[in-house]
Amino acid sequence: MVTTQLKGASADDADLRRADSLAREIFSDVANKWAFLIIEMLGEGTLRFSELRNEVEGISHKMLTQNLRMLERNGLVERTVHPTVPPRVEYTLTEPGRALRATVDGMCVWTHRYLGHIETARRRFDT
Amino acid sequence: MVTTQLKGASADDADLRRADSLAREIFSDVANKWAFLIIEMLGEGTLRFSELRNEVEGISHKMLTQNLRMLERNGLVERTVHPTVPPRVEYTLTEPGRALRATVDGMCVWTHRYLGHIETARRRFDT
DNA sequence: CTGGATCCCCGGAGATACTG
DNA sequence: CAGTATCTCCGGGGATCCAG
Repeated sequence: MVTTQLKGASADDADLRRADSLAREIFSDVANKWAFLIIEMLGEGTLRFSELRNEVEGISHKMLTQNLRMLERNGLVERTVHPTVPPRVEYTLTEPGRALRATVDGMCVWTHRYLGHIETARRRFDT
Repeated sequence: MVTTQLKGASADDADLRRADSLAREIFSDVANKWAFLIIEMLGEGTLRFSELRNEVEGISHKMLTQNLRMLERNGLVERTVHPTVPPRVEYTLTEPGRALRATVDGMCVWTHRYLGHIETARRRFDT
């Protein structure tokens, strides 16, 4: 990632570049509002697709599946299918997912803390 | 925001809904990869437009100005213009901005910590 | 150097319909 | 219910040019 400056040890800096680009890729995937909201909603629990659809305000069917796939692919959520009929699919955060949730929580707290600041900053700016 | 459930005290829940929608709006603005990268690069210091352009790998002229405006509007960065010629414009994080940087940092740490997990998760998924 | 404005195009994202 | 596929459309975002 951006903070990977290790000039001296050029053991194999092709590897470093690879890790860097992978990191940026992950960043692009995950630093997105829907992913954050999904992670936040999942929290410690387990939710079904339709529950997520309801809880994550304003997300479309497509965006939800898309982001869930992405999160699953990156190993942040686990998807368990109950072979019943009608099917029941549940999503849970994995350990990496829960770890990330800590920082997402941080952002939620931050948002609430600075709502006022931001609102006034906006008013000042919009003139 | 999503976590604002205060059922009992309905002093004025129109206000609550307003705060909620504002929070979601802020979330949509800020939870975006470019904003995060800019905040990360600014860190404790001060950077000029062109420096940011170089440091934030792959960002276009347009995206940079756009995000800087957005961050300025929300009061996360301060923009100081030195009336020299050629002009010199510097960007710094405000206090809210620095506060948010903590969580962005958290995400960077997280990324490095789980690079391995994620890489293997991807390989398993892509089959 | 900073940053608006304009043009243009590709792909993100919604709506709909269909399978298991 | 969960998920994929197809079509469509609008706007995000790049490239370029101009101004202060």
